[in-house]
Amino acid sequence: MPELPEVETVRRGLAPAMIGARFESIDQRRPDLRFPFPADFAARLTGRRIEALGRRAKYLLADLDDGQVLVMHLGMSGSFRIEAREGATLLGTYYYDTSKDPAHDHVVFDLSSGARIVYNDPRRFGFMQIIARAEIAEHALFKNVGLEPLGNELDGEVLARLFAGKTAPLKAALLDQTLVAGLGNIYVCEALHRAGLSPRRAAGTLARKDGRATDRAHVLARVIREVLEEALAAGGSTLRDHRLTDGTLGYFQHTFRVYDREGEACRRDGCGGRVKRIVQSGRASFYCGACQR
DNA sequence: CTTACACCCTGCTCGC
DNA sequence: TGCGAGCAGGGTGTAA
Repeated sequence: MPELPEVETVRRGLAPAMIGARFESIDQRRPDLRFPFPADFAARLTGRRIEALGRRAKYLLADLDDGQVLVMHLGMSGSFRIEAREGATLLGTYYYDTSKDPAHDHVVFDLSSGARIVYNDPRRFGFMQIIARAEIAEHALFKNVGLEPLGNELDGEVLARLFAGKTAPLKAALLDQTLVAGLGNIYVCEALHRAGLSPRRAAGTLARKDGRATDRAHVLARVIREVLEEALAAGGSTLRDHRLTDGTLGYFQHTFRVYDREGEACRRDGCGGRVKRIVQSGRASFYCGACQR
């Protein structure tokens, strides 16, 4: 499910209910998701105050008042919903999504804010860890994570430097979280279409022989930011059962130009091509063979 | 070092 | 209507 815009949307949805609140009780309903929960997971969180809720790549990071960080990843099908605890009143409107199968409610956080935050994940590709703040940067989960595409670092020159010499296709290079972090299958397809670049083009062709960026690299860097920012403004993309924490739906999926549009008309003005679907490193790539080179 | 692929798990859609 | 095949937004480990 969630790529950077969806995870960031979830972060913004959870923040008002979590920041400043304490974990009063945790109901951990299984020993593992993708990985086992840390030992004494519930006990280590109970009583802790959440000081901040951040995001790095596709990870959510809740800073706790004892120097630890609760790290949460949604995998493919993870979602959070917010309910009011019994007898509690929450500011704002919260939504109970009855379409969620409670069999897949794996973790329930009851917070002093009056919020009950429920983690639901049918495929269980998500996971949670607790890591000391001081060890985050060197932790195996984070030490190889690449740059944030919405940060100040990403531009054509940086992209060209990252991709220089690579024979892997652009599609694979952009999905590689150790280079640029947070892109997934949807937004890679969409960014490549906007840039007019084929997902099959070798990543190294975005650098000139002297290592400087080509015009293509500048364009790609610009449209990566553009597509992520537009998706964020739309509350992310809602496919299948993904919802925002308040139960409403993101609507960016209505503006996909190529993703999941095999056989349909290219949406570039005056192009007239059709969207093709190919498989690259086991993942579907959607692109227009006419205007993406 | 690179790139490619299987795999983790459940649910949904499609074709027969 | 039932049933198997294939596919899904992610990431890791292994092999070549």
